[in-house]
Amino acid sequence: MDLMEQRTYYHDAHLTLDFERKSATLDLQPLPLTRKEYDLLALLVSYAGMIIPRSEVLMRVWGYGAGIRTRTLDVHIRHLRKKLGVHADVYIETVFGVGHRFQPFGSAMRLQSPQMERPATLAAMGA
Amino acid sequence: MDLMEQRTYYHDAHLTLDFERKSATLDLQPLPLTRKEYDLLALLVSYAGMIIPRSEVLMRVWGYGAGIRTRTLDVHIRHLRKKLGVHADVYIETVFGVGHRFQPFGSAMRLQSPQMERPATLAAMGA
DNA sequence: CGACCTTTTACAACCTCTTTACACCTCCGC
DNA sequence: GCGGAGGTGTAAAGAGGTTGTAAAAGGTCG
Repeated sequence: MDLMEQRTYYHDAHLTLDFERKSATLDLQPLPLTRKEYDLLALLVSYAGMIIPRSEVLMRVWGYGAGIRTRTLDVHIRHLRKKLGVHADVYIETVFGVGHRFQPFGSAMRLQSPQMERPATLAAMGA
Repeated sequence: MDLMEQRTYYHDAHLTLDFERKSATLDLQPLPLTRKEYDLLALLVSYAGMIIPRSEVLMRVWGYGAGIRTRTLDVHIRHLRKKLGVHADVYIETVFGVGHRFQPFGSAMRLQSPQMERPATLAAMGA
């Protein structure tokens, strides 16, 4: 990802991402992620708290332009959720017809890459 | 993604609308709204205190021109009232044969106005 | 080849929006 | 006041699209 060329990491109550090593830990245990899984999670985390449209993810992780119809994103989301275990529901939220949002667990700390804070409320979704 | 720096809100004793994020909260709790529900509520709120004709709503939320007969507006009003809970009667008023009016709860505060500009005067009632 | 990763496929489940149907209400002329 | 015409409240059903999920197919690399 172009945002994070430097030594930077994401850290919250359960999850840690090391953007330089492209590695992650969950509850202090190494979290084995494949290349695409890491890219996807890193992108979501880099937008933490914000909704990132499906098209944006397809563009930046897969290089797909508009109009491409694929389910591979959903499959990878599924795999990520599986690996995130019990916290999956907190972390990865689906916004129907829009995209996804990574929600930090508790107080998240990010080094480098400013961006926002405030947990946004859902924009267009029903319960 | 369009990253807008300044936010525009509506805020009163119970309800908050974030026009940037297209999200709402009711009594400090996130209020999940579908896209159409949000669009409808946002339009009503942007006319707060004024009666907005049915035809105006159909035009600006659904893109329907005059002469189109549909009940979907009523159904969405119903859904909004349901989600507004006990305050529904205060907030959304029906003016028979004309349209609806959003009535702020207590002292309302608006920072900036939402993207849709409203006319200075009330529109004459539609057909 | 073998193990792993990625993508597609197929179907189920779900969400949102709209229409339909009927009850009730409001207005207006008589 | 009465009664009809049309507007609104409401629940339920239908249509269409989106996402969840497992399994199969295809690809990469030792």
